[in-house]
Amino acid sequence: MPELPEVEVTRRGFADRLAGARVLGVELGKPLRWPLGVDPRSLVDRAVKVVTRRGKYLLIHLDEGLLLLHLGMSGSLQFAERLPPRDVHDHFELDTTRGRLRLHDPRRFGAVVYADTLDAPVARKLLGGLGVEPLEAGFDPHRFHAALQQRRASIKQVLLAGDIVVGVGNIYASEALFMAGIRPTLRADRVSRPRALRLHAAIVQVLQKALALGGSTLRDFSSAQGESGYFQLDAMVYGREGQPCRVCGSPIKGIRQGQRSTFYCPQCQKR
DNA sequence: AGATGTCCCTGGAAGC
DNA sequence: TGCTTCCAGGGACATC
Repeated sequence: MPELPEVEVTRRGFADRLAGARVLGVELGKPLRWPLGVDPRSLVDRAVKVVTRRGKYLLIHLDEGLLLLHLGMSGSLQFAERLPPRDVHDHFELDTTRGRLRLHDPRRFGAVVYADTLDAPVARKLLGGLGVEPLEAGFDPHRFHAALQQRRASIKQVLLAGDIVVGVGNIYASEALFMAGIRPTLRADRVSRPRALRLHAAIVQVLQKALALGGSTLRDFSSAQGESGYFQLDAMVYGREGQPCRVCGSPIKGIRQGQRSTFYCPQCQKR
């Protein structure tokens, strides 16, 4: 599934080539998570200025308005001068003077939404509540600790919520907590300062590593048995219930928090 | 207002 | 073998 590092790698893969293009047309497949919010014909002739990222959203800035793209959990983007005919899972296509940008998304958790500006209600709704970018200077360890102090939910769920720091998905949350030696069920406000600083470093490290390896596909673990997605090779705890901890040998535990799977080592993450 | 639960959707795996 | 059921995921939204 596309996590922050994959979204960023995706962005880098087409941003420079798309910038400066002029829209020739828009093609829609089945409905995605939300409607586009504009008559697609009205986008014709607009120019693409730049493609940026905020959390897991890609922002295609036009000379007038912008498109917000989210890949959901099964979405991927292709950009090329020419593409094969659209299949049943290709639900959005932006035809431009520089090539075609196509969203392929079998599960349709993804979205393409138009907003007039970043201040438009729909943009504020989608982006307004997002926390800081973990790989930018604004992710300050002491402010991170202070923010955790305000929350009584479990540290895992607070990370996942994305309103303190974005980009820590279900896999990275378990991995970062393992690296920091923190039990996922611990209340966020009970994470001590030194341990919060360790968690901050772990988040940066796990995301940077994934970004560096981002050319490879991060696969859905349950469908990736036997496949060579890098995370299957590198996961310390995620998806390893019952298997020995790579550090201490204790069996990894699998639990559910807020309808989501969590993995941890009961020995290495005592509290 | 913060925390928790629900739902969206499909394909693959597991269970019968 | 073929059917049904379950599960994965992000995040907006409803509810407590």
